[in-house]
Amino acid sequence: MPIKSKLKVKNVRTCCSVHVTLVEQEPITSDQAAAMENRFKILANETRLRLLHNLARVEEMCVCDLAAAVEMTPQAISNQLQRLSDRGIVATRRSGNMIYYRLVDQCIIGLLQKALCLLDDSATVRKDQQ
Amino acid sequence: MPIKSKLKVKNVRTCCSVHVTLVEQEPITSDQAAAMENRFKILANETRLRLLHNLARVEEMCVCDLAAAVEMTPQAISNQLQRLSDRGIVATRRSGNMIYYRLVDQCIIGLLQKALCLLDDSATVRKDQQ
DNA sequence: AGACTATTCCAGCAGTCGGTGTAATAGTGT
DNA sequence: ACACTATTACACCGACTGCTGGAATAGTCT
Repeated sequence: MPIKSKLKVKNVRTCCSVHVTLVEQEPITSDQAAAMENRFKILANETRLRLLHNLARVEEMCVCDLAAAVEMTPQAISNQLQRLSDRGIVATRRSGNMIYYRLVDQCIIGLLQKALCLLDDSATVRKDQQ
Repeated sequence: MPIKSKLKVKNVRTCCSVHVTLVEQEPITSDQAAAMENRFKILANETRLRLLHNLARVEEMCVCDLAAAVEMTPQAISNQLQRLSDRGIVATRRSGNMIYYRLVDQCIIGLLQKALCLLDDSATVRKDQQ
């Protein structure tokens, strides 16, 4: 049985002005938690977030342009892109001796988008609470 | 040509029945990225995810019950709860010599919820792409 | 007060992360 | 072949993470 059916979400107003009510029957399993940890871990890095955000704005970018965009060395960028590639979040295309990266996992962007929204009005939300 | 026209509207396939539309004008700033990193970092841990998920299901739980729920030592759990508390994600209430934790940051749960959904149908989503 | 319980504090430590610098690889152009 | 560019692989290392075990703290009960 898919997880989705176990969950009931009441009142998801928008991404940002959040009033999420979670009604869950069973605690998350250790395996599920580990899978989520991996998902969040890949997003828990400033450099990778900036790379992903850059890639979300255009079709594709080569390593050197990405490196320039975030003002870091190509080695560091390549390293991070490699990890994103390993998890199937980005894909590559070679043209000459440049390698272009593009985003292929839109769900990750969904999470990123959501986090950005939450970031924006986290202050007001926090104020509303209790 | 403004970048905006390149991104247009990317309609991400409904994950968790939430339409995410990404229309961003500028690359994320370093500060924004760092703030998001912090947000994701706190979720990038199996133990914390399980604690949060447990707390999402009930009003409140004491440390020892949480420890029992995830089958770990009270010290380890207390340690993680402390971090969640430091970031205002959970709050405490003392009753006798037990301390009850409760969830106060619903935004975090929104993210958790979304990640759980994505986890569920990540296979199908990946298949659709590209 | 003394024994007991629940929780937290703290030092220690193995494991991981994320960068640097150097070298290797792959492609281009003369 | 040679020089050159873009990217990657690798060793290194400083910082952080997350657990453990022992001790300290705070409350209960007799």
